[in-house]
Amino acid sequence: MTNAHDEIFRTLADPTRRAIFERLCREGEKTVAALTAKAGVSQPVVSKHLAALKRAGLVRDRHQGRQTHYSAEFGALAPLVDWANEMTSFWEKKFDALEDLLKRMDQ
Amino acid sequence: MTNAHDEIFRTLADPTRRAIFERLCREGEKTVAALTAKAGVSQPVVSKHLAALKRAGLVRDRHQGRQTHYSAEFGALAPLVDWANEMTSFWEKKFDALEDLLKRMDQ
DNA sequence: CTCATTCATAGCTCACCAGCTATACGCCAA
DNA sequence: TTGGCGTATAGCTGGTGAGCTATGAATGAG
Repeated sequence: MTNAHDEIFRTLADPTRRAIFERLCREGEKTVAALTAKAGVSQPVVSKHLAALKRAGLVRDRHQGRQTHYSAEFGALAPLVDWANEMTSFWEKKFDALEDLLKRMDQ
Repeated sequence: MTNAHDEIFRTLADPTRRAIFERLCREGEKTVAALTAKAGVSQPVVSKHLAALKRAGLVRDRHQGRQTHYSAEFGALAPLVDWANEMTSFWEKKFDALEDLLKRMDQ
């Protein structure tokens, strides 16, 4: 398999989309109109980005009358953090191995 | 400004490129030829991806004779982790606020 | 019912980029 | 120097996707 992280990375790679996600994280639930007001792009584009974020599991939507409220999905970034920590841990293991080697050379 | 995270996200969004970075993290320093052998794409493509990773500060290169050795750059993922933790912290603050609200309602 | 409002979808265009092949560049060996 | 090897660059092509406008669908107001 290509990693499950694939969709998360690809979804967050677009600046406009990531900015929308950031706003939802910082300011909580927002309607499409509210997001569009400061997104710098047209409403259909915002809707498209929100659909992409939803597909990636990064946001959830709640319908109320004519409006759709979007909010950030808690824990959605966990896989990303886990992956980054895993990558970093490999470096640390290498440094540990180097340390061991140096210790053995000291003896 | 568009965030500094922009280049990191964009660079890691491509599966082939991210796979190359992962290998460098897991297995340490590798030559272009060694990376190409298992990358599933041609050597020029691998070189191009490595150049992109270098531009993003994710890898470093070391020239030795005809070969170029690439390795993952320690700490390169820190901004990404910081960003994710920041986003997550907003959720937690909201939960704290909700807790406070519920406490006040109890009184 | 009729109209306005809010959002989603359709359909298009344009720019970007991942992939390729061909080739240039740099370095070692003979 | 000549040739072969490892890597980088040039130049092209196809596919993907972000943006737009126009329009459809659903709901609330009057």
